[in-house]
Amino acid sequence: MSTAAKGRPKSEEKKEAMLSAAADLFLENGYDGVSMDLVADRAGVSKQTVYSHFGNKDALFASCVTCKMEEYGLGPALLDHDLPAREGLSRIGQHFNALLLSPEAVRMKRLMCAHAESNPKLSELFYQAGPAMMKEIFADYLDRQVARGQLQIEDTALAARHFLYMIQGDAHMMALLNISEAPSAKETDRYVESCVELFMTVYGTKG
Amino acid sequence: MSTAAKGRPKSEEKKEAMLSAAADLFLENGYDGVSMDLVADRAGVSKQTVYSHFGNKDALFASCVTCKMEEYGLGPALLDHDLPAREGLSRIGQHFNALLLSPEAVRMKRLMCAHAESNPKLSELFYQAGPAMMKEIFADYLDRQVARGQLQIEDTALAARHFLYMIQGDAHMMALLNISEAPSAKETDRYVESCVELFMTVYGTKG
DNA sequence: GAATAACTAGACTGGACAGTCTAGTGTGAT
DNA sequence: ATCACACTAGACTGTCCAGTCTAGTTATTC
Repeated sequence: MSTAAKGRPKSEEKKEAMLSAAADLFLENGYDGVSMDLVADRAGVSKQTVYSHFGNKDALFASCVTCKMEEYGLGPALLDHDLPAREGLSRIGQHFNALLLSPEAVRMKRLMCAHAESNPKLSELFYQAGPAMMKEIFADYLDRQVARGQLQIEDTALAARHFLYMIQGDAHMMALLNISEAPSAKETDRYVESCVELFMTVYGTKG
Repeated sequence: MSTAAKGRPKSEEKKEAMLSAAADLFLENGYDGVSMDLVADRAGVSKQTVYSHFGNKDALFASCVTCKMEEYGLGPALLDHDLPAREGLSRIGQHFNALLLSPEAVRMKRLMCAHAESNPKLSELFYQAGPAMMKEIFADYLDRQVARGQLQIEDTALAARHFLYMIQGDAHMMALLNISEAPSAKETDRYVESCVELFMTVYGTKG
């Protein structure tokens, strides 16, 4: 009872081209700013093919988002658990911040916010693969640091939220809102460091 | 040399009706989800009148945003500077959080994010009247508490960012993304209190 | 009451676009 | 070789909508 498969099979290559083109376009121009003709053109494919693979525009959009979320899922835990807590936190903070400030992440969040009302399933997907995942990974990291005696934390899930949300700060807000005089990388770095210091003051083991 | 004013003057009443209808609609359905006919209908006015007052859709949208921002500007500094810092912070935190979680504020932020790319002037307006204003007001508050000896802070602008961004946390993110199982008011309150406590640990005067 | 300009109702234009249809070509499985 | 289906190119439909136009009405000023 193997899958039937008569006739010419759908081209996986074309599918990827369409997804990639559509994702780029959606991220750049928003859902309403992208026409199916444009997607077809950009992917080097006929419009009919787009419809044959995805059915309609909504489904194409959903596929793009799902696809991007799978991409994100890949590089989670490159954490160095053996560094001293202060340095480990600093690295995680800088890395996390850079991730959040990348043009693609910013555009994705804008897109998800814009359609959260009409398409809560997609924004939930985003939340789970993004913020929620990060929170979980980071809370695990804190657990280990507590076990190693580097930190002293009662509720690591809570502390994770303190750290991760504090760290976003102005830079994230301004990127999201496309404010022209965004803080420089140096300023953002300094801000992150100040958060790490604050965190260590509260949760660091004494001595 | 008084202003000329021949013929029938434009009705301020109608203008307000249009602005109010349009703002509601934009906040509910987004820019692309609102037609000029709908605005005219909802405001009980003919389409031509909308065009005569605002010129085009973009300008109407801009007027709505500007108008809302002026509304926001009104209730800034209802701060009680005389409470003990811990309690003052707690009140501000709760108040600030409630403001951010109100459906209107959430929708406004979604709208501003969605159009930050195409309309950075509006998102900047929003940033200045919203987050930047709050930051300023709160930093002033901290200055006073420092002067009163209630807190010990070197850089109050920095501490303000620590506090205000940390406090937003999950609740804000989830509201923005329209996540179904948002934390309850009680949980959010508790989170805010945990932030206050953390803040006091770092910045409170000893004894 | 005459001049002036705001306002109404609705028709209209032009363009964009989701989605369908057609007619023909390419391509892989059997 | 032939069946079945993917794919192409482009025409086509129906809808929506920003913005304009028209013709008539209403309010305000002088």
